[in-house]
Parts: sequence; structure tokens; C-alpha cells
Amino acid sequence: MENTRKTRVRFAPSPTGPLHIGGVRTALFNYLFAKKNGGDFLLRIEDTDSNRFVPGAEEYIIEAFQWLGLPFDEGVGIGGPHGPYRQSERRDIYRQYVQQLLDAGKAYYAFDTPQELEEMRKRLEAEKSKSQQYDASTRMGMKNSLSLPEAEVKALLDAGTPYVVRVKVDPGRMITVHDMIRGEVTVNSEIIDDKVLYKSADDLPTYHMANIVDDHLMEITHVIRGEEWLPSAPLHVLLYEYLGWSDTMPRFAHLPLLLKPDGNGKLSKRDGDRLGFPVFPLEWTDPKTGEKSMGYRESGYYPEAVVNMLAFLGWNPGTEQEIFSLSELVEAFQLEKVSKSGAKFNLEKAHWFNHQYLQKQSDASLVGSLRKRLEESDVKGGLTRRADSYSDAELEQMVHLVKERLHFPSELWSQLYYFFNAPAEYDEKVVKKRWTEDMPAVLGTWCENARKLAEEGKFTAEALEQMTQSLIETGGLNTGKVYNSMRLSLVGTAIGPHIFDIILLLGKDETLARITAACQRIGTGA
RNA sequence: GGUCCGUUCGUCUAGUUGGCCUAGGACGCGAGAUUUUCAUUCUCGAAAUCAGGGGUUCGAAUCCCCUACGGACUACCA
Repeated sequence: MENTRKTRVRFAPSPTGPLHIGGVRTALFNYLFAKKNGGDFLLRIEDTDSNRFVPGAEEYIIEAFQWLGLPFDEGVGIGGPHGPYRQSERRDIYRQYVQQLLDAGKAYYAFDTPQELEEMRKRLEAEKSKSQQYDASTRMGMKNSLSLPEAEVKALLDAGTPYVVRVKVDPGRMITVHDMIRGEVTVNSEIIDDKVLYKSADDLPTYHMANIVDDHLMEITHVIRGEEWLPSAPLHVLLYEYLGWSDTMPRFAHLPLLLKPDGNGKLSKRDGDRLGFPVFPLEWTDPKTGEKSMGYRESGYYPEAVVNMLAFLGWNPGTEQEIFSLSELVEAFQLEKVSKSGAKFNLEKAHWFNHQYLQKQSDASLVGSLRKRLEESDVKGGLTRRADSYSDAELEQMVHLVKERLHFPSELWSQLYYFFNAPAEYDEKVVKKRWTEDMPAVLGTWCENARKLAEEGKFTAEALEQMTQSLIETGGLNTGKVYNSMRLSLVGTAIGPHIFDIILLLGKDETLARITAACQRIGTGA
């Protein structure tokens, strides 16, 4: 029977804010598992807490997965035969199953007010009682349909007294969860409390109830979620039993947590702010405070790189391959290979992954972001030529020169700015180390030679290099000093690709102008 | 406090049927090579007595027990 069911998994976030990167990883593992097994990947929105609802969060989640390239087969935004997929729209469905539990004596009404619950906890704490929970050992002292006479319960109900429905957990049973990652986890039912299943506050079930009902109705075969759910998994197993669904209960897999890069503990939004890296896939602006949080997309990450990096946090194929496309990940993925312990997020490695994916991009595809930055500079002024005078082909050649050293497209400008701005000043250290008194004369000759070559139509890398070499040889000059002085004149400091590549892209006129300017300014200024 | 989960280089991890592990790879770090510079690239290197302690065994990172430490959970939140 197990074999005949199609694999179906779900990602079930709450719309309480932007999607955390840990949530993205949970979703990714669900996706990989589903696709590996030819199954479905659903999106269900768990909005049973009206207090924490944040406008825009649902849209954010959908957009994030579009950007990441992890499409859902079914769910909010797509539809499907098991809808609605938003829990707030499933009230009537839940009510029916809560009633079933009530009728079967597996759940009961409780009328305790928040203050009364608070008092109970304080009292039990003062008594140093082993457990401070609402359970078999305490429920008879509270106001509920188990402790109160039937007539009183009916009167309370008829009067419209607010109530919750709690699950009735009988003590003394061993409940075991078969976790695909951790193996068997067994607990005594006495440590499970009579959790609230149905809230009076917003007339909706709690996570525990909604989750079980939906997973059953949506024919979910595997529940793959974060480790924070492991402690409540036995309750869920019990609920499947109470509802009579044990035979189709999904298999569980609890994923290790994503930890802070430094110290211990769960990765949080604050860590991102503190350490300056994105914790969310997309940029997010808090609708209440207007506070902005950075996103991977806006920071220049490639979605494929984010996916690849996330896949390797807590999972490993067991081979030495690290760069995986999505389809390769699907192919290689095995839930059994997910590690048990939490994984610290590593920013350096994230950069490295992005570097790898940036190298796969074509030069032409990077021209756009260079041009955008160029146009911004043009507005500020100070460029040697107007932004629109540069052709795509020209920019593409520049991109080609520096691509291999980039981690992000945004670094293009810091690697290429000198093509667009003549040096405003010259790096003093380089001047001291490389520039000699005879340099103006040497470079003056060089300029004359270059001009001659240009007249002969031989302003090429080969010819220029040959000319420079013979100039050095005949003059008995120091190679490093000459080349670096040229670089200093052209760039302003000692960085960049091969000097003749720079010269060719700068063009004859700009090259000669910059060298001439350097000879005058460095000679006289210092 | 209670319950549960976890613990191999700084970090992510390989290792899962005990011997091929004097513990492998990657990121980062260091050195060297190449280069006119910076970066890239390449090569080499440092880096885990496998949390600690007891067993079992001819032999343990791998099996068992204990301890320590870390984490999660313990709401009418998910």
C-alpha cells in the first residue's frame, strides 16, 4: 500500500514575515525529495494565527520561490484538487474533525481563562511539581468538560462561554516516532501535555490539529520539517491514531537547524544585521516599521548558487563534487545522507559558490550591470566619455578581462572604473617604488613610438609590446619600473589586467593623454 | 527545571556492513610557482589523539555504557 502512494510533500510556512533562509532550505530539501521520487511539492499557507499575520508575506514567499526556481506543483497561487491551501479558508473542515475527536472522547472542552492558566503554572511551580503542564495529572483541577458535571458544561456552552478544545492524552504509553534521519524516537505519553487543538481566540485550530488534518486530506506522504518540531512529533503520531489515520500517516524527517556563523544557536534575522549578510532570499521591508532587510537577490547572488549552497548545509552527496545544478541535486539527493547536527552558516563559502556560478555566466550577460553602474556615474559626472558612447561590445571586452576575479556582478565597477575615469591622483607607494626621474623621457619616447605605430595601422598588442620591449632593451631599463609606471599613468595604481589589454580598450588618444598627463603631474608635483 | 536531539580540522563535511583512516575533500588561512602590477590559476603546507572517560574486540571515528558540553522544545505561535 505504501508503495502505491505517490510521493507528496509540502512546504507550509506561516505568513508572519519574510521567509527565513532556514525555511528556504527546508523547502529545498522537500523539493529535492519530491522530485527525486517523482512526486509533488505543495505550498500550504499556515495562517491560523491572526495576530501574527503580516501583509505581503504570502506574496513574498511565492516570489521568493519563483526567483529560486523551485516551482510548486500544487497549492496557494497554483491551485489543485486538494484546496483551499490557505488554512484560514479551511475552518469548516477542521471543525468537523475537532468534533470527531470530541465525540470519540479523545478531546475535551476547556473553559479556563488565560489568568487561570497562569495561576495554575505559578502554583505548580511553587509546589515544585515535576510537570507544570495541563495534562492528566492536573486537568481534573481545572475547568473543563472532564472535571465539570455534564450539566454545567452544557450550561457553559449554551451561554456562549469562550472555550478551547484540548487533546486528551492518556499517560503511561510509549509513543514512537520513526524519523528518517534520526531513527526511532520514543517518549512516554505522560510528558505530552493536553495541547490546545482549537483556539477560541480566532476560532481556528492550532498548528498541531490543522497540520494533521491537512496532511491527511492532502495525501502527504512525507513530512520534512525543521528539528524544532521533533518534540511535538509524538503528539502528532498520537493525533493520527486518534483520528483513525495511522495506516496512512506520513513518514517524518526532522532536519538539523541552521546555526549562527559565530557562537551557538539558531540563525536569526539579527545575525544577518549584525554580521552584514542576507538571511532572506529577497529584500524585505517591514510594513510596520519600514525597516529594510537585505536579500540574496538584491545582494547579487545567483539563485542557483543559493540553492547549491543551501543544499550543502546539512547534506552531502558523499562524493567530492560540490557544484551541482538543480537537476543534479535532484538526482543525487538522499534524505538518509542528511546530517543530524546543526550546520553553521558560512559566508565565505557562500561567496565562493557565487563566484563559481558567476564564472558560468557569459560576458555579454554581465554587460547590463556594468552599464547600469556606468550610467549612474555619468549622472554624477567626471567620466572621460559619456556613458552612451560605449558600445556593448566594448563593455563586453572589459567584462571579459576581469570576470574571473569577481564574486558578484557589483564588483565589476571596482575592477573597471579606471577605464571610464582618468586617474585623479597617483598611488604614492607605487610612485615611490616604480617611478624614476628618467620616466618622463622614457614614456615620452614611448608615446612617440606608439603614435608612429598607430599611423602605420599597427596599434596592436603585439606591436606595442614589441616596441616596449625594445625600448627597454636599448635603454637598458628596468622592465618592472617601465611597465608599472605605464600602469600608474593609466590606472592610477598598480592593479588590473595586462597593460596592453588596457591600452587597447582605452584607445590611442586616451592612452597618450593619460601618459602625458602623468609625466607632467608626477614630474612636477612630487 | 523537565523532555528530546546532537558532538570528526576554525567552518561545511567524507567516513555509515568495525581493519584499505599514520582520518579524505571543500571554504578560509600560509608558502611557492606563473606574471610588468593586482587578481586569477597551479603546486605544496599547517589544521581534527574523531567531546572526555570506561568497556567489547586481535583491531573502534565506527558497537555498548557513563560524563561533559551544545541545541531545540516546554503558548488559545508556528
